[in-house]
Amino acid sequence: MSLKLSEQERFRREALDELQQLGIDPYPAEEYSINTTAQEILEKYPEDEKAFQDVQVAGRLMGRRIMGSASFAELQDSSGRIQLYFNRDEICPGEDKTFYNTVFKRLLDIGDIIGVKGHVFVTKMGEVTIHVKEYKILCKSLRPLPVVKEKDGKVYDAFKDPEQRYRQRYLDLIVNPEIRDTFRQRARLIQSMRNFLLNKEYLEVETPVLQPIYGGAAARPFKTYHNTLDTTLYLRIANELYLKRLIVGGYDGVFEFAKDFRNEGMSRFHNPEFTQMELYVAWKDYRWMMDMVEEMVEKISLDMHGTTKVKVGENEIDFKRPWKRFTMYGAIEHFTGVDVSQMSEEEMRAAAREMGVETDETMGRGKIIDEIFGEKCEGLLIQPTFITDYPIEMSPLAKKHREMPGLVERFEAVCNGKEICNAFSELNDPVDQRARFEEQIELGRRGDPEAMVLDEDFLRAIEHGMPPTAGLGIGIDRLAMILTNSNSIQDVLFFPQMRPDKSSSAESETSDLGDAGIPDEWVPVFQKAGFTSAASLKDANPNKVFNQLCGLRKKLKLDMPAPKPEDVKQWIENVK
RNA sequence: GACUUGGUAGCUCAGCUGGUAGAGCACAUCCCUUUUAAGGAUGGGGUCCUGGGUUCGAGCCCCAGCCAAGUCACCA
Repeated sequence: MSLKLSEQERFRREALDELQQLGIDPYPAEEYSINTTAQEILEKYPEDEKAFQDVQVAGRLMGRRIMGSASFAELQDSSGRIQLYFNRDEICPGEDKTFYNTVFKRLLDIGDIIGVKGHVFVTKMGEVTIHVKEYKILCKSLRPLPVVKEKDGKVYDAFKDPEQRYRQRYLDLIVNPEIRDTFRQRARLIQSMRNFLLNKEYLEVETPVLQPIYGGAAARPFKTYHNTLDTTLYLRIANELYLKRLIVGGYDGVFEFAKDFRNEGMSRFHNPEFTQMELYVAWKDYRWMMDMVEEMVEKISLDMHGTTKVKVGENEIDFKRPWKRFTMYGAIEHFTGVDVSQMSEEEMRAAAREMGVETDETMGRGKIIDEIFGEKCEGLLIQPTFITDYPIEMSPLAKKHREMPGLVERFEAVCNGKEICNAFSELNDPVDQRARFEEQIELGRRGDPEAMVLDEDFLRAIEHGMPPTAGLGIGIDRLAMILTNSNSIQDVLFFPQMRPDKSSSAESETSDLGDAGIPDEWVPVFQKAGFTSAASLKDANPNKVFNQLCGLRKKLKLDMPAPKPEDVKQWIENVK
């Protein structure tokens, strides 16, 4: 038994041993069939008191109130919590009361998983409760759970430290039921979107995550290596170029829910891996795509909430069509009162300075526009809004605007002050596409780490001809944040990326104490005493160490003979 | 990457001007044979994030580091 265990963990392991000595398997192999859930009982029982007279449910024990021969407990299953009533003489009809007195009262703990059989009734306090006739241990838990209590909506001792919640999401899910709900909603979002797209008969596809050339977005990639091919591969930053190859191949509509990876900063809006749904539809343009996005997101909101109105922080966002539309120039004029559409680069730089937007020499006209928009407009757009017609410099994969030179046919939807999607009329002119890639290469040469790389095979594909196509990328995590009223992307990802936790990995490190001749069973005692390595023992006083070891042996009730003083002296000599 | 705040028992948190490490829940033992966060009594439980420094003495002050959260920068 490891000495690193806390007292409560030791008690639980002792209980586990005792259960086994009583002939009870704490981890039975056979299935435990249930015929209802906590939620179903709580919803339906009051109407139909004759129902639920023979229920079987299973879940985790979340609280107990023991009073002698009768006890109440709380069982939590995937649907919710329900109270259990245990009565000694019903659990143990015969003379032997062990299964109640010892097993239930002493050997079970909060966090254990049990199955119960019985009938439903209402207590005199008015709570729907399962009167337990039989119970079975399905899994003994060896670690204490954070105990969260609640009354009248007020939560006591809430488990809310974000670091622990994210690192040990399972605990978060156990004790904070609303978290389980958030992820159900996220699943509903994805399901709704998928159904919407499948109904339109688009093909759901899968394309490579490992790519020899990364492309389709301006971002820095993760780099990896394939042994057999002896080649560098990148984790995709987007799947755009692959999906367009499929449009070249003749499909009318393809989409993918894609995990993408970007080797960039992290924040409450950015995780290194995130999910994006990309969709490409042949014969369409960006105007058509705007209508489609509105329709789709409105539908998702209705499917999730039954309404187009969603509360997000302080705001109520309404996804009802039609959404507001601004050109990028129009948005800047609307929010700043300055019409920049006809300005030269120099005039625009001056205008930016006047608005308090910082620019530097490397920024071209397009970049300055983007900067002004980002600083002065984006954050103010709370209701879903389309921003259209972007400067060409920022969009090497979008088609030139049909009317306005210098712009491309691109839109983003902004909602709650953040971009949620990005779309364009896809560039299918291979000569123009090659020229745009070459501009990117030039940017790369000048040191832009996010400049795109030229993908010769992609160019070859569109040289064969790609139909006019509208393309869309929509950030699933961002959308999930809005639709679940979550303040951080980490709240809509089960396992957000965290820096590895050093303290936990150090625990399993092996020690070189054994090399000094210290028997295996004493190594952990040395560690407990603060001697984690042979070197740390070098200057120790043998008498003091001996006393420490004996003290720990007594304190921890170790079942092994005390070491002899000369042994301890010898071990320390060995180290020197 | 920068700045701010934080890290103390299984969980939530106190901890004064630097002077023997505290509470509630949880846990154990006993009493009570009883329900609604919490019946009573008693008790056990600590690498005060890590490493240095100042000091007679550091959870507290100083320096360095680790981890997180928030804000900013970059980005979706």
